[in-house]
Amino acid sequence: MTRDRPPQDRATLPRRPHRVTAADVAKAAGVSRSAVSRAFTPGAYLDDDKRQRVLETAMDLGYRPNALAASLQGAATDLVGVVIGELGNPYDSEWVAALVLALNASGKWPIFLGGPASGLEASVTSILRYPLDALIVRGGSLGETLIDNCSKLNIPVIFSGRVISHPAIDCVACRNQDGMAMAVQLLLEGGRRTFGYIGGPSALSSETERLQGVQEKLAEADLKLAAQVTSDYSFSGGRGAMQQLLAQADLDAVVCANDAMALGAMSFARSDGHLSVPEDLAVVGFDDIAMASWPEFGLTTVRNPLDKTVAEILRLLEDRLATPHRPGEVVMIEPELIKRQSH
Amino acid sequence: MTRDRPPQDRATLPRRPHRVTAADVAKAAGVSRSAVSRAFTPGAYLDDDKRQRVLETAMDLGYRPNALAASLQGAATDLVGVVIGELGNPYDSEWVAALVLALNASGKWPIFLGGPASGLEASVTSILRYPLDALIVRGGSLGETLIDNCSKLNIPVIFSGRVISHPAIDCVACRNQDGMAMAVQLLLEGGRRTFGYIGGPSALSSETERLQGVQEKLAEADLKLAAQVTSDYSFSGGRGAMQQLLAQADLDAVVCANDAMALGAMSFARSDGHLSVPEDLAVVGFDDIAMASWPEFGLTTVRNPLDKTVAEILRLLEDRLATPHRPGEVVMIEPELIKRQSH
DNA sequence: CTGAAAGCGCTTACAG
DNA sequence: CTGAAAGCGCTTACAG
Repeated sequence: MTRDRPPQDRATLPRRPHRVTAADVAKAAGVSRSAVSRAFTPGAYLDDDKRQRVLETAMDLGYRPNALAASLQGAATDLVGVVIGELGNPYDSEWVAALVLALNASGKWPIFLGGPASGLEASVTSILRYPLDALIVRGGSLGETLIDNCSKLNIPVIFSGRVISHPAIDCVACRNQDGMAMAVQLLLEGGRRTFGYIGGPSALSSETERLQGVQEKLAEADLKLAAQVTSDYSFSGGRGAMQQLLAQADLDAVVCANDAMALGAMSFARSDGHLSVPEDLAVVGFDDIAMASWPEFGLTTVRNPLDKTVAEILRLLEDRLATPHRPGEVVMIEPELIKRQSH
Repeated sequence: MTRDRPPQDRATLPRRPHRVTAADVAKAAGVSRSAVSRAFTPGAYLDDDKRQRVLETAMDLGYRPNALAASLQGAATDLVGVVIGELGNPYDSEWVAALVLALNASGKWPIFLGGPASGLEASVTSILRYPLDALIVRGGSLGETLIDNCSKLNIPVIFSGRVISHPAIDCVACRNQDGMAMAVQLLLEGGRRTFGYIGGPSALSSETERLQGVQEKLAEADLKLAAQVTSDYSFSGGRGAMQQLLAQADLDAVVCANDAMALGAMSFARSDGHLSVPEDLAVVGFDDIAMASWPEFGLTTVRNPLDKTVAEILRLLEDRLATPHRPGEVVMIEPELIKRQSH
């Protein structure tokens, strides 16, 4: 058994270096190519001794079946595209970490696409050259075109964080409006009356829903927002937004569309605004990221349950793969009020 | 031009739904398969009108060349495996976000593998069935076996955060020891004399180097660590570690192996330990994550430059792909002392 | 400029 | 149980 083959020294180097092939193993083990293939196919008929021999030779040579060649035969690729946005805030990162783990655990290999919407469009176009088992899309603004392209290629799409009204698309999203209603309710019960709001990019449906949740709950109490600012879901964005808010009105509560901005808002209110939270000002967020529970902040917030979301994404994926033509399913995740010290 | 083909209603459903193929386009456009292929190959000879016609038909049908089939011809797959660890701390997340963007920007598609070392081993085995252009490995404990497997498959490996002494492996890592020396120097200049240390998992080479940097610099001043605790690189781990440290000695400085633990340590020292930072106790970290600069913390730390690291990973990747047989390159990144308020 | 044919690495009926 | 052959979707010499 020769481990080292002579280096390929043709005039033109091959574009990709040679990879050990079933034929190589067959020759080395003195069997047919078919036998090699069967050795790696669990149910296949093959003499036990022969299988052993093939497997050992393969091990020596470092051979493993080329998954891409195999997929040409019709097997699933186990490749799943995952479109994330800019990854600008901690909740995004937590989502990514949880999803990678869950996907890996069920033998799926996620290909990540990130960046601002402009570049994403091009990235998605490129990635669709691969026969993906599915495409998972996180929130964001990618829409119609993507669905259209994927349906032509028979690549199922699963949306997370956004409800799509399409008969054949699966999605999972948080009941944003209910979540915000709970938060505002808590503040009202605490006697707060003058509300400010820090929102995220207004193009996002989650933003629209969260704002609406706030406004409707306030309307029930015959109140409306005393001041309102749009920001970018980041900590520093939250700080800047709070500065603007404080210049506009004398508030006793600020509701933020996510935790990162809420932390920034709280930070600015305390350090630059010389306000104490919650005595002078209540601050609440949305998501329940790890930092919300840090003692420095003790942020009261609305949990956007990550584990449930990821678990549902995986269930939808498996169901979709098992039954490609099933109707699209919409899964709504129930948010949960987390009371800490900031309200 | 017929857009809708009759649904495939065989008794047995195909394992993967049909994907539009070059042959489909050829038939619809009335040209040969070769012509379709050429239409998508930039330099290829093809009548302009014909190319137009093919491209339009392809657009209508939603066709794009199957990248996997193409790769059988020897083209690069543009698929890059990325082995991350547990993604437990913010620096990991920042690294992932930056790498995704950089890779996407240069037309590479990262497949992420995460989780604890045990599961990772199996994941890597699976992912090697794909003809990856390269494998990028973040820190961690995956070692010899991986390098061996990859070299047999001719898949180049690039390590980040760890120096590998192997003639054909590229790696990029921070000068951890120098970084820690700078931090300790600063504390010594500030008059600190009684040092505690909070380390990460001791199996990691970066941990060994950072600890050594601290010890050697202290030795230069005829000092040694008054107390030392090992933790897990997390915020809560840092809190717990600080609790232990305070029980062991009366410190005036705590050096932490990363920022997340430093923030936790600072948090515990202030809230539970009733110490003020930096008056009673100096705290420094390593990495310079986003939260280190938040006003609540103002953490003095050693920047582990992310942009440079990622840029070097990409350069190494491109050089390796262009010159597969070049000798392995080791790139050392210079850390940078970031002075804030905690020292 | 163009089509028919070979071949990439694999799996899977097919015929022993 | 097993090997030779066909075929997955593509690209690229080859021969017009």
